[in-house]
Formats: sequence, structure tokens, C-alpha cells
Amino acid sequence: MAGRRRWSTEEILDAAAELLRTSDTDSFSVRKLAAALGTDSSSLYRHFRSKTELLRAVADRILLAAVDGYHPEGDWKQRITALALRVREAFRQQPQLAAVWGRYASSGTGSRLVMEEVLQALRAAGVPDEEIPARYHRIAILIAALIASEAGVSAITPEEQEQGMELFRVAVLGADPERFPALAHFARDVRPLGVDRRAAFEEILAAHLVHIEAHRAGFSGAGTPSTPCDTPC
Amino acid sequence: MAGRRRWSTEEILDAAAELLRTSDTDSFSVRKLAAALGTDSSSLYRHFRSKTELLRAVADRILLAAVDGYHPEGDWKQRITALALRVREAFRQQPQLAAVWGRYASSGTGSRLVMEEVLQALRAAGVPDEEIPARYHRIAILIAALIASEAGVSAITPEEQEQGMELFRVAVLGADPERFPALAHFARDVRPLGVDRRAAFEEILAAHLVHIEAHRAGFSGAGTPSTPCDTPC
DNA sequence: ACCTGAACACCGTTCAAGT
DNA sequence: ACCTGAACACCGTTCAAGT
Repeated sequence: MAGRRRWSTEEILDAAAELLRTSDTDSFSVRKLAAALGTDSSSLYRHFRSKTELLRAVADRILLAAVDGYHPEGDWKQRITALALRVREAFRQQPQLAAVWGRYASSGTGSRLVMEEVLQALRAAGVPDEEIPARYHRIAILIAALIASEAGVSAITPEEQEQGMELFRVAVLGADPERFPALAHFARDVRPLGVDRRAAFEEILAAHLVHIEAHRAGFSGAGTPSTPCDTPC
Repeated sequence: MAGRRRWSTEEILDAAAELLRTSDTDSFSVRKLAAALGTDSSSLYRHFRSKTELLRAVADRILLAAVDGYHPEGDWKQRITALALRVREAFRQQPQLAAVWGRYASSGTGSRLVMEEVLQALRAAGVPDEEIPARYHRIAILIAALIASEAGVSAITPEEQEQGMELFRVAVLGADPERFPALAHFARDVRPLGVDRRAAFEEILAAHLVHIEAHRAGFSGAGTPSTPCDTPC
């Protein structure tokens, strides 16, 4: 007879990950998770103190799945970029998870693997040990912010997205050329935040890594021989 | 006699901004806004089709307040930085607003003023006209992502923040040195995402602007005379 | 010892019925 | 023409009562 069995924490996490992956549009809730497991939401509160704690645990699984099959390749920038793109892909279409992760990075094996790889890449880059924690911190913030905000965009309904697009068009095309000359001039080419996110992600991250490389060269004197770059450039 | 008056859209927006500003911890809701106005939530749906539409309108007011009193000063990088810091400050402690704004930039006068200033600064930087829309797009994404994710951190309860801190400590300090050598090595210095956000914001933005400057120099040949920088550095 | 039902205190949104 | 009450379909979380 179907009902009444005990669910392990593992099984609950699996079911939560599954539910988050399949239910694209509508939002995740403890009650829906309980329903999917054929139990009552109150039962889940024996395994988790709060919804946030549950989501944090699932976020680490996503991270784990993201690094699964990853092997370092290329130079340190390529390694960080490849890893970041994997994490980004893993969190896409799972807005609530990305938001939680962005708020406060998870803490399990997945998180450790990502941290380890980025730290090693920074060492390979030749960044002095004493600067690595700060560099890591900035990279983590940048990547988490971009992924979380991207997930936020895909979290709203298509209608709201279309409304937002329309508002943007009105703001840009309807700008008074007297008061907003530059905006009026670029009106046809300026784009809303929601488009072209993948390219933007890669470019912004690349720019940040190049900046680190330049600084490292400035400090250690071991930059590419052709371009000394001793002013911040 | 107190009850039963008509509220203009303006008054509702003012009250919403006020409520968002004062109610630090607990979350904003249409019902609470209605209660603050002494009316029923259903009345508000004559003025706004949805909560999102309402929040978008308030977000533009915040933007307007952010640029109030702003005057361009210094070089183009300083102008963009000063403006970004103002916007950041305006959205702090208003997580729900920042999230909505991050999802889809607002559309009123506030938004226009910010766009105008950034576009003018990019022109002043000497970025070729045909590149400005793309550069603007990346800058806007970067700033919005950082601000929204920062607001996300301050949105969670202190208890959840402390839990997250504890989880982070466990993840870092408890890492097996065999499996995570770099993480174990930097364990004492690596910091969680939530700390030092202001410095991180300034540094990440500065790095991005420096990158634009370097590229502009590479393309136009009008960089600082001492450092040609024709490779991406 | 474990789980459940029912409740508490909320949400956003709609719409018939009132004034 | 405008507004309201009441309802719909949800939330996260708790806890006494059951098995």
C-alpha cells in the first residue's frame, strides 16, 4: 500500500532537485515538494529547519553536478571561465536556487570543488599567495552576482518580461532629445538587460580575469614580455 | 471622518517607497501597503495591474532620488563610479526593489537620467560610437547584478546569515587537505561572499572600466602615451 | 519514536455585490 | 463610477494529537 514510508534526507534532496528542474515556470514550494513525495509538508521539517536550509543543500548538489566531468584544461583563465560557464549552465532555469546560492554560497563538496579549482587557477596564474584570497573573493562575488541576476530575469513570467521590454522601449525611444541627447542618439541600438546574457557573462568575466593578469604582471614583473603594462591598463 | 478617500497613483507610490524604506526586515506586501493607506488591497489594483508593475514604478523613483543632486565631476570613470555608488546606496536595504530592478530595469525619468549619464561618460572616454551600446549594456548588467545580489544578501534574516557564515566556515575549515590542498592552504584567509561588499563593488567596477579604457586605447590609438597596450591586457 | 491533521498567520489577485 | 468584502488558491511553519 503506497503511503506512509520514511524518506531519507538524500531522497528529499533528489526530489527537490528534480522538482526544481522540471517545474520551469511556477515556483517551488515546500508544500509542492511534499506532495511530490506523497507526504505532508510538516514531515519535511524534521529534516530541515527551514526552506532556506533545504535550498542551500540542493544548491550544493547542483554545484556538484556542475563540476561533474570537469577537467582543468588550458591556461588559468580558460580554467576559471570553463568552470564558471558550467556553474552558470547548472543554475539556469532554477531561479530560486540561484538566488539562494547568490545570497550565501553553499557549503558542501560541490562548493569546495569549485573553490579549490579557482584557487588553484589563481596560483597557476602567478598571483602572489597573499593576494589570492582577495582575488578569489571578487571573482566569486562577480560570478555569483551575474548568475543570480540572470536567473532572476528568467524567473519572471513571459508577460512580465514583455511588459518590461515595452517599458524599456518607451523609456528609450520616447526620450526627449533636448534633455537626453545621448540616449536619443543611441536609442535604436541600446539593448535591455535581459538580452544577450551569455555573451555578456563571458565578456565581463574575461575582462575581470584580464585585469587580474595585468595586475599580477605589474606586481611580479612576470607578464607577457612584449607588453610591460606597469600602469593600470 | 478618516476613511474612504481616493488615493492618487502618486500618493500610492510615495507610500510604497516609504513603507519599503522603513520596514527593514519584514517583507513588503500589497496588503501591508493597503493597510498603511487605510484601504483594502483590492483598491490598489485599479492603479496597478500587478505587484511587479507597482514595484517597477517605485524603482524608478528610487533611481530618481539617487541621481538627485548628482553633478558630473572628474574623468569619465569617476563619473560612472560616482553614479553607480549613488544607485547602489539608494537600493540598499530595499531588497525587493533591487531584485525587481535587477530583473528588468525601470523605465521612467530616473532610468533615463542614469542611462544618459553613462552614455555621455562613454563618449567622453573616447569609445567609438558604434561600440557604445554594447559597452553600455555590459556596464548596466554588471552594476545591476552587483546591486541586486548585494540586496539579496541583506534580505535574509540575521539568523540565516549567521547559519550561512557557519556553513561557510565548516566548508572551508573542514576541507580535507589531501583532496582540497589549495582550499586548506587558504582556509584562514578566504572570506564569505557577504562581507566587504562595498570595496568589492568599487574594485570590480573599476576593473571593468579600466578594461574598457584599455580597449578604447587599443582601437583608437589614443591611450596613455607610455603604455600602448595593443595586446589585451 | 515517528508522523499527521489541523491550524496560524500570512500571500497576490479577482469579482460580484454594494454605495 | 467607484470601492469594498469576501473569496480563491495559495504560502512557510508549528504543534497538539494520534498511531
